[in-house]
Amino acid sequence: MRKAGIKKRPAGSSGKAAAKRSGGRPASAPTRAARGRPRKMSAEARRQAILDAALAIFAEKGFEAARLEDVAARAGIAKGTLYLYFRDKQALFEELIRGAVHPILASVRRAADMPGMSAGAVLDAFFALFEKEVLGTRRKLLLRLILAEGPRFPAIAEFYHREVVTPGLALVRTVAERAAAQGEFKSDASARCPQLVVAPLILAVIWDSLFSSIAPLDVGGLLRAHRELLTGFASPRRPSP
Amino acid sequence: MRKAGIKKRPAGSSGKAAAKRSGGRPASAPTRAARGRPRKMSAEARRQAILDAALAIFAEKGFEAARLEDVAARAGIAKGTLYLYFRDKQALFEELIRGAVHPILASVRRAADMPGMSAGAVLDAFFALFEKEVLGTRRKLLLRLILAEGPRFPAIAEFYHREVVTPGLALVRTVAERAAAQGEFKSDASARCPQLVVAPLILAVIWDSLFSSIAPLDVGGLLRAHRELLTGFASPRRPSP
Amino acid sequence: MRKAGIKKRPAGSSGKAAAKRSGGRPASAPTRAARGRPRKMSAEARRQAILDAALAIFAEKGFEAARLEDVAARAGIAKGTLYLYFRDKQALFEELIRGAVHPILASVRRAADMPGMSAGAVLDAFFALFEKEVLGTRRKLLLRLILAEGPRFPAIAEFYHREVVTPGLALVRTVAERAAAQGEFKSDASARCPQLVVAPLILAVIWDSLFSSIAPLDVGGLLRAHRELLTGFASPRRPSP
Amino acid sequence: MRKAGIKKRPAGSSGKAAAKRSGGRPASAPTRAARGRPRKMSAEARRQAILDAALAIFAEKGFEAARLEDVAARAGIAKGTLYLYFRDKQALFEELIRGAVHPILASVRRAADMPGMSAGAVLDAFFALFEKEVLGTRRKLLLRLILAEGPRFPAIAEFYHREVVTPGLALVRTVAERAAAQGEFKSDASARCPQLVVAPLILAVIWDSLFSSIAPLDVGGLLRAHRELLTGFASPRRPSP
DNA sequence: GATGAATGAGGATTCATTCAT
DNA sequence: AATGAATGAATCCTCATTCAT
Repeated sequence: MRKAGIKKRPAGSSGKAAAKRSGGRPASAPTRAARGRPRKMSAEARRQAILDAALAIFAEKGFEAARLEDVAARAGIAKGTLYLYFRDKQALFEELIRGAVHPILASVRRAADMPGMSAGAVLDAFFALFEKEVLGTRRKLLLRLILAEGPRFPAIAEFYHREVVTPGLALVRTVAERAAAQGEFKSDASARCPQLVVAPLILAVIWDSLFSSIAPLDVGGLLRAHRELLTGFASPRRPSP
Repeated sequence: MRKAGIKKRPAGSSGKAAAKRSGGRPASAPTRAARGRPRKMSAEARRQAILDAALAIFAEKGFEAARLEDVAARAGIAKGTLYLYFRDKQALFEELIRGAVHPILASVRRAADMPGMSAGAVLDAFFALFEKEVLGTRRKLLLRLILAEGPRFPAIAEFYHREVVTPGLALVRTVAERAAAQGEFKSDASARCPQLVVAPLILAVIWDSLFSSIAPLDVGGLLRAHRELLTGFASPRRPSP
Repeated sequence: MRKAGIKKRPAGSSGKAAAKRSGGRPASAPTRAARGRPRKMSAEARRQAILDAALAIFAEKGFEAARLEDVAARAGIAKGTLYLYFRDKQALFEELIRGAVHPILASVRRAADMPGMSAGAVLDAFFALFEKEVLGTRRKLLLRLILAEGPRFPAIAEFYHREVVTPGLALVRTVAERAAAQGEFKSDASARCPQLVVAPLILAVIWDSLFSSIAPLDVGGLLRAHRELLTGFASPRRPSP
Repeated sequence: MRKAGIKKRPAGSSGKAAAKRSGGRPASAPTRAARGRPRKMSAEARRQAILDAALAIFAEKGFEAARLEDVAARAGIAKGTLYLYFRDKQALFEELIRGAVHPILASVRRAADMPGMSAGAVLDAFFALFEKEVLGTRRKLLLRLILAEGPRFPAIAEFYHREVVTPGLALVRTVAERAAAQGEFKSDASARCPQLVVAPLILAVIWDSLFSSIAPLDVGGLLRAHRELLTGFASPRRPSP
């Protein structure tokens, strides 16, 4: 709406305080994660607080719609302070992604080091890790952010491909090739196309972001069934917890 | 010129007679608007031109960053004309999605009507359709848009779930159940989790949007391998074209 | 509001028809005064229909906020047709005022011709006329429009002053002077300041426009009391009708 | 510059360190905003400067035609700064009215406290106050604004009626009743209709706004004559200054 | 004459970014 | 270092006006 017209206003409003933002404050409200702390905080801790807040806001709104004021409010700092830590909005976004990718990367590398495990055991570990450390945490938001905003951030996409996708798929391929060679996997399909191994994981993240409130996904069932297809055998039922 | 403002008028003026003389304007002011109606085009065609342009712009920029002026320019119309066809940016976006979903839906329904086909043949047809009609066209942009913007458009997500996801998965499940019962599929995993069948398709769309310029995906190989996992048998090699 | 954001929308909306204007249509709805007429209408009648519609819309919204589309809709014609009758918005407004002033002017002149009446009788006639022909009709809207928009239309103000105010006050002064000279009015105050005679009429119009829904004004009582002050005697109670 | 967009960045960047180098920008882009904070001014003073500017612009153009950019320019601030003090155009307008009404209200109340004065003296004081404090200042613009825009701001009209009109008329009535009872006023007309007492004041404001450049009103003479009618006696001539 | 789709200047509002304190 | 008031470019949307039919 442009023309201010003569819109009805709920009630008492205006005044400098009230003028700030009334209907809005969609995400900025002092939901701050950091407060109560008398005031001090190491630069590194503050930087992390900003990144935490940024993840929440960017994930909720997307890059464009995210307001740095909301990020600052959520991080418990002033708007200007953001610029002491990040050059601008884009830098904040990119560092958010880059920084958060390292743990994922570490997981991938860690998985690569499990030597004597059977491929099935690796799959189990991998899926469990993903379920617990990605789907079960805010990291799934990060993944979603990459999927959603990546196309407009070629640098991010390139980085993610190089740092996560390529080594991750290589690792999967190694495991799958060995399993196929040893007959543990009936087919070498997943060795030829390691993307197949992760596709349901991606789907789970997307489903969660789109439909979780409409029809939650049974991730456990999904991954169990997926494992079954990958190996070509029915997977042993896990004892229900 | 919009605002009539309170422009000074030379002198006695107005009245039907006065309305005629249009030479009265100083000829210098860039007052006139609306030059020649451009090329002829039915309202429906124009509407479609707008939707086409909107798909391109929204897909490239995302909802927030898309500028309606760009959409208008790409559609070859003036900014204001957009508003003769769509109430506002959000309506344009939602209709873009809704409208584009119908053909997809029709495809799904058509697939459901193939009666005596084996499950493998249905898979082949389905994958081929997806590869040709989605990945091979701008429709993949649509799908990406839904994945990327859906979380901030609950109505869109709900609509898509109801109109596409639910019936689509039901259809897949029906086929997979029959195939599993008849032994055509070794496992009933895909009957239990029909999402597994489509997960690689989703992945293909995402890969395309993120990494196509870095490392194009061999979609044919992916789907062939996927088919192999789903059935539990190696798929017959298609003669390489 | 600028950013289209992701505002909630009441419900089913969009589509070309719906796109037209939803929340709005404040005054444009086919409330048309003129319709059903098979189609034909003399140019003069059509011109008058436009002026009637314009009065309603301008009075309701003021000059700036009035939309010519609403005027056209109310007059039962197309937007472009307006421009066959009036050069532009301002011309329509000015002619509306000018045209509507003539009847008032005629009333004033007619009043001036009542020769042998006592001043009190002239007052009675004048007030009754004002109550019936101005306050009781849409003409009060016109007067309000002049009061409200006049400052930004010097030509209108000048015209109104010259055509209505000056002769009207001169007439009042003539009557008041005679009445004062003959002792019918105790004071010559109203002869010295004929504005005093009309002030309550103006107030009545303003009160009506501002407070009619909060606290309606007893115009009859007001004018009776006013007459009393002007003459210096209690006015005879009119038999209540 | 607002929209962070997806600007290309030279190369590896971001990080606290990177945030420092501000020379990185091509120096050509007119990117920087916010030059020197202009002259110092307390928030309250600035708020008042905005209100002052708003009064001038709104009074000159009316609500709709007033451009906030003009208000900002006149207040010596940037467009966006307005929104730090007032939620939107309507809020600015309403606060302008509300805020300005308080002094008027105070005047009314002060007048109510003059105890032993004769009604005539109260009238004199009231009229003098009005002439000096309303007609002689920008407050007359305020009053005009209420008269002109009130109909489209029911909340304003209601507020004004409740806060000013009702108590003001009650006060006038009290004085008039006492004066009528004690024979100081010949008639109780003004006690019955206290609006009569203020009608010429309203007229004076309107006359000023419409005709002041054509035919200035002799307000002193008007009020003297008005006083004469109200009391029923000739008022003593003030020594002409 | 009448129409109404199309136009595009105009203005309210937002928010990334700066900088005096 | 931290702050947050101030800035103004950017973009949505409106509507007076035109003109091909």
